[in-house]
Amino acid sequence: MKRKITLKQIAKELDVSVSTVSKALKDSAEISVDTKEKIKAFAKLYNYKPNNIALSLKNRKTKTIGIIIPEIVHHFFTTVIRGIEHVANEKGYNVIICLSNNSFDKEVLNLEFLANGSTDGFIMSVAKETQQKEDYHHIKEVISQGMPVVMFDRVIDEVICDKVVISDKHGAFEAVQYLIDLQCKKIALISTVDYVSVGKLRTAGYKEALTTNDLEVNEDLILKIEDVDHSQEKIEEFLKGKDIDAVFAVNEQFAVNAIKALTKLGKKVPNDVSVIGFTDGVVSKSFIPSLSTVNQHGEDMGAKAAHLLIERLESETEEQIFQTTVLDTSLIIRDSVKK
Amino acid sequence: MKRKITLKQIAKELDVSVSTVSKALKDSAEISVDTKEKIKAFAKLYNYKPNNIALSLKNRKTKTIGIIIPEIVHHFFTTVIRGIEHVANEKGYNVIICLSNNSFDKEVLNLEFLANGSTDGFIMSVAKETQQKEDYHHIKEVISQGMPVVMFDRVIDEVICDKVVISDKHGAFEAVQYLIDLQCKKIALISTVDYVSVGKLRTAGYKEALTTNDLEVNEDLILKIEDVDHSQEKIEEFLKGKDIDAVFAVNEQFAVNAIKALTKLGKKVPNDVSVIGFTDGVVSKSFIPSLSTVNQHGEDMGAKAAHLLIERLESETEEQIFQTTVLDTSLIIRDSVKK
DNA sequence: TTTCAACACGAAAACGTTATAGTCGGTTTT
DNA sequence: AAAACCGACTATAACGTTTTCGTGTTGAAA
Repeated sequence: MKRKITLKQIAKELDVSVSTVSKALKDSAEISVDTKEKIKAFAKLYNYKPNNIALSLKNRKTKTIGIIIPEIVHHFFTTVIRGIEHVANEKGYNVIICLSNNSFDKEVLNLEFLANGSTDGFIMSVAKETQQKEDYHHIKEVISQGMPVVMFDRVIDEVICDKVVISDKHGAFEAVQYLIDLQCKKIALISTVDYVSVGKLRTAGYKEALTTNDLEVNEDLILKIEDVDHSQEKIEEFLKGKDIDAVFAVNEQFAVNAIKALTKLGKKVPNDVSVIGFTDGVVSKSFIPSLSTVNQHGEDMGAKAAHLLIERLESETEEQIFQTTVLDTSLIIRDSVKK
Repeated sequence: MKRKITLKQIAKELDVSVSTVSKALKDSAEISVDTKEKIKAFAKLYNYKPNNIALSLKNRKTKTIGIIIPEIVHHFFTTVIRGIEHVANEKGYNVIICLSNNSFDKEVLNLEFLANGSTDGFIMSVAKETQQKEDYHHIKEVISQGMPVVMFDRVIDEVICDKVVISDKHGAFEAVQYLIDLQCKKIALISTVDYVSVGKLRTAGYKEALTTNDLEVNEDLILKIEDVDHSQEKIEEFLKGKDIDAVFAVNEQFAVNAIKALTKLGKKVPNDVSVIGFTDGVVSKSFIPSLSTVNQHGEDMGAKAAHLLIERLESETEEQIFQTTVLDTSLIIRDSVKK
């Protein structure tokens, strides 16, 4: 088995110096045409490709960007990855993905790994556990060491870096406003616990929509779910006997579960109760009735994040001004709301 | 902004040599306790962490494994990634993911990138376009250069390496057999075009189940879909007026679309027609009726692939015997088949 | 006093590149 | 014919590590 060939081996084989080979392959004018051709032919024959690691070390840049996300089996995150990947590749960057599995410790490890030379910068959405602990020293640390970081979706205010978020609050507002415009008066909210930043924001949007329309915020109509795995039962229990005409859920799963629970309780969606979810995933389209949702445009988000990061990587100046890009959501109305 | 500190800087600062610093940090017996403590304290203060790139170059191993998949916004692949990631991390490896977007050219680029020093080996599922072209020289090339490769799901017989597949044919067989046991006689198949290896295998399983039970294979009951994006219309058209009592679909999407089409055509699932899909995704569980499927155990698949790869990476001997692991599927019966 | 370990450290090579700065024989310039 | 130049190379340093092989200074044994 032939091992990957190096410049040194080519040089030895052709009895020239390493520098000559390097230059010849870069088509340098310093090398005679004859020699260049000879070297190129030989290199091609042995399928020479420069070693990335060596290049990275030499150039002190890896042309690689890291992604740290809490979970990969998750439609939204994969769309973001796709967006990142797309623009990264376009700009000649590769992508390395690390999963925190929503664990703080793993996030710290990932960060350390990515920051120790493996990448030029990274894009991350913080783990749930991290948001709960409110411990962001690891992120601040790498930033202070000069590693550019872009946060998306679950961002942290106290960490100073570029950020890309959607207008969670406004997206929720619009959804609830839509329900109100349909004459819904008793709108339930199914949200996550407050330390998840996006859950909190969406809850705020819900409340604002109500108060703006002079509707009372009734805490009895608000459910905050901690444990996603048992959401179905929680939601059933919550909806039982509630007199409502609409449900706004902060994610797709909760919305689907709500519809199932409602159906079980003998209520028809959308005739008796309208339902709007958040995040447009695969289920939303397929579900019957198809789900109305607030679309987060994950791919755009990833693309924007990648642009921000690469721009920072390639700008000469050490710009200390950071920006937070807020992307609009859009409301996709399907069959789960009455017309 | 303090840049990442290096051994050299520490050495200079403490007025010792680089070797001393290196040894001290590794707690070498060669260095006096005093010096070691001094150096360690300093290193800790400046949060010294060795540079991965330099280590990779020196050790000629990156402790990184690559993954090349056709698509990331895809439940099955993400479960595989999760499985890979899990065992990789356990064994001290990191994971770098490249997407081919089902494009041959991009797959070639990914392969080149990963093979040029960035990873110690990789795990891949080939792009649709590659299977169509039947051009596998790029994969053979890297293998011949000594890069360990493990293929999963969409594997190529003529490429010699370790492989992990599920028993596609047998999984399909079991599903169809189940339908036959329910007294279904007119079972339609919704598959992909034949060059997609798994589609072909599942089709074979379908046919075998029929013939084993002395049922005739009726090509009129078989639909092969090329363009996934317009599958809904294709399926509707196909099912229109067909006299069938069951549908077996080779993926989740097709199964869901089939149910929708059937409903549209006035047939009840599961009372009039039973439906079984392939691949247990998010939609299967949520859908109403919930979908019976052949579960592919993606996470196990990823875990197995990672084990195979790492084992090869860490074995001294250049074992030339490759293995193909066949994982069992399991049939998950939910509401889309009559009881 | 000489010899020899033991100790504590440093120098240098190596991993694979690229860029800068030589080198050397030959040709042009004046 | 000496000075300058040019073409075609080579040597070397550098990126950040680790590791092997020194090496100079002790203190003790002979």
